[in-house]
Amino acid sequence: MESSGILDAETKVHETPGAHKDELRLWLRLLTCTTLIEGEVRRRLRERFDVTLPRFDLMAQLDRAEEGMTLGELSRRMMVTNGNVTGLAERLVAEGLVARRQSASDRRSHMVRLTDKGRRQFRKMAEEHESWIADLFSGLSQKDVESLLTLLGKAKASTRKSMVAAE
Amino acid sequence: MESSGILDAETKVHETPGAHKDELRLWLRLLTCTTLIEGEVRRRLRERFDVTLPRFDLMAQLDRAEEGMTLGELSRRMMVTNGNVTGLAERLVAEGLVARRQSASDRRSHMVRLTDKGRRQFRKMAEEHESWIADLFSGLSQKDVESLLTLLGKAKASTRKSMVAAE
DNA sequence: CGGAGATAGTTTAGGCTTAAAATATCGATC
DNA sequence: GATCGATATTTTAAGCCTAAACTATCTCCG
Repeated sequence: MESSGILDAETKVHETPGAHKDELRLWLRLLTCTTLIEGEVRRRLRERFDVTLPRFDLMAQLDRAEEGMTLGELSRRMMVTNGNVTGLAERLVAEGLVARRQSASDRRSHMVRLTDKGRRQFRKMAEEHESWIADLFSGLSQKDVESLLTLLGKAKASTRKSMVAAE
Repeated sequence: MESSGILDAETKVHETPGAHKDELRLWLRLLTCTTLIEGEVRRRLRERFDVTLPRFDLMAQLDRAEEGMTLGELSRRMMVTNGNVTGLAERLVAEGLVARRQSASDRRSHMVRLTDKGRRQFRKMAEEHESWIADLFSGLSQKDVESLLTLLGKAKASTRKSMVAAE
């Protein structure tokens, strides 16, 4: 069954007239890598901890902020919409992993932070998570990793610049 | 970290926590890049063509296959579940962009392919799409693009290997 | 033939995600 | 102090996505 090789999104990029075929291939490859890893992480989080990736991500943001942060800041950091964070936070509060309180100074604003239970649970998950990622990248040399960090940093800057310019 | 003692398979897997920060940073940066680009592409597809990214992706797969392909092959290539493709294809058929017919030789199997309208529409979108991607990566040199293609290819292989090994 | 297991696709239940509209509050200005 | 635009969050409607259970069909092998 496996004789025909692996199929994925970037199989057979169409031969298009134009000078930008490599950029398109790069985008597809980037997407493939991310999708592969994300799927694997999602699967392991569910199996090992019965938690979803978005919930893990939200907790990861809060773990870095002792005092917690507002829902708006959370949504900016997670790069998702406000409405999305509203729902996610709601479920995590219901599970007792996140606490929420209205800001005293600005009654529109709501702070969320990890509960003790949430922090304990997150730390445990984060430790394994880190080793999964290391494992998934274990075929790369330290130099590869550093090069990728640099180049992706450049790609990120390029993307942001192009997005602002198109505004 | 790089001790002078003997390292075996166990040692490598169970290195001290915190030894893999670069890999973790790499994963987060990869995710950020993808999320940024994906969001931008999604936004432009909606604005310019009133189409969603998943529908565009499905049509992109079909555009490469003159004869169409089965729903199963589509789901493997798109790296999404079967059920997902069922729904997506359903909506595209309803829009008249995709045609679907039962395979003669295997009655479980269903082929989908682009209609003429679907192909025309996709080609128009794909042309602009390619220029968006080129634009988003315009801050990278040709050499950067090639390096990224190589390194991400390596990352992809590493990930797949690690995923199979953990099976 | 006839069953056992594999394969193709659908359905279901639940969660994630977005864009856009709505609500509430703030801060500044008149 | 009333009003107006900005900000923080929620709500809504629609679509995306997954895992798991299910149906239908195929293939193999006795």
